[in-house]
Amino acid sequence: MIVDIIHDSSSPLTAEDMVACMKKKMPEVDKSTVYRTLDLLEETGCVYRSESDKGIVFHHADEGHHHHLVCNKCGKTVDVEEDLFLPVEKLLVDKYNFQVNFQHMVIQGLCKSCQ
Amino acid sequence: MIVDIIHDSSSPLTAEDMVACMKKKMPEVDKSTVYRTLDLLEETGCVYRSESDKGIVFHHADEGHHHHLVCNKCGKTVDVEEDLFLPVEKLLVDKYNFQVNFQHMVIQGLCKSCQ
DNA sequence: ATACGTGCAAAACTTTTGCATTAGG
DNA sequence: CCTAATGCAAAAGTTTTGCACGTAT
Repeated sequence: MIVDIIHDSSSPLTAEDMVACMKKKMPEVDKSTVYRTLDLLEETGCVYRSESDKGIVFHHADEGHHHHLVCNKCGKTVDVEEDLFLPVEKLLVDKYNFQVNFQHMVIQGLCKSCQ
Repeated sequence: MIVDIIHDSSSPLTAEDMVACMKKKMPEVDKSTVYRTLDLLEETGCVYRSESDKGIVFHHADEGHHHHLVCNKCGKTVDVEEDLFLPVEKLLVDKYNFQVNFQHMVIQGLCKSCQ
């Protein structure tokens, strides 16, 4: 059900958001269960945790879509191909000898209709 | 003095880190003062707040250095030119009609000697 | 006198943990 | 039975707020 919530949401949700969603759908579910389930889902690779303006947010772990554009106005999200940052990663290695892996980035910005 | 701490630190610090540093240098300073000062410094543009693995961290706002590479092993940081993400920003506009501004990114990775 | 910055304490908010209960194998 | 998941309550950790006091203008 948590996975459903993540899938249904148009934007990445924080743990607190999840708890609130859960309360609506199943009032008897406790927040500790939500937190524990999120940990579990993350361990098993079903969801990803990453940082955004809202704090720590969770995403589904569908194949082939590994970054998320989030519109700061309407909240709409778009999935983006994983290799978006490859050029940047290469530059950082070449110029700074610095090894980076951009994964599941939450990228805040403005979508076409909100600009 | 908070600005000094930020400058002196080899890696971005969380608010709690600051409080701890402060306690060492001036034990009588209260955490609320640290939090309030950080808010103030951010409003006046002296420091920046951004997200990293550690949570919310603060940086100095020197001109010309706008992203930070942080080594996950040794904690060393390197400042990176602001336009690092320009190609990515352009791609996101062209391909997704999505307007993004990467600012003061904290980029986690491994430095040369820790790889 | 007044306005401001501070320390202190308490509150608020988020996340984690311990424990007793329950449901399923 | 026995294991594992749950609800509940309390604890822990982080950040914010109210208030009274002192200092400098």
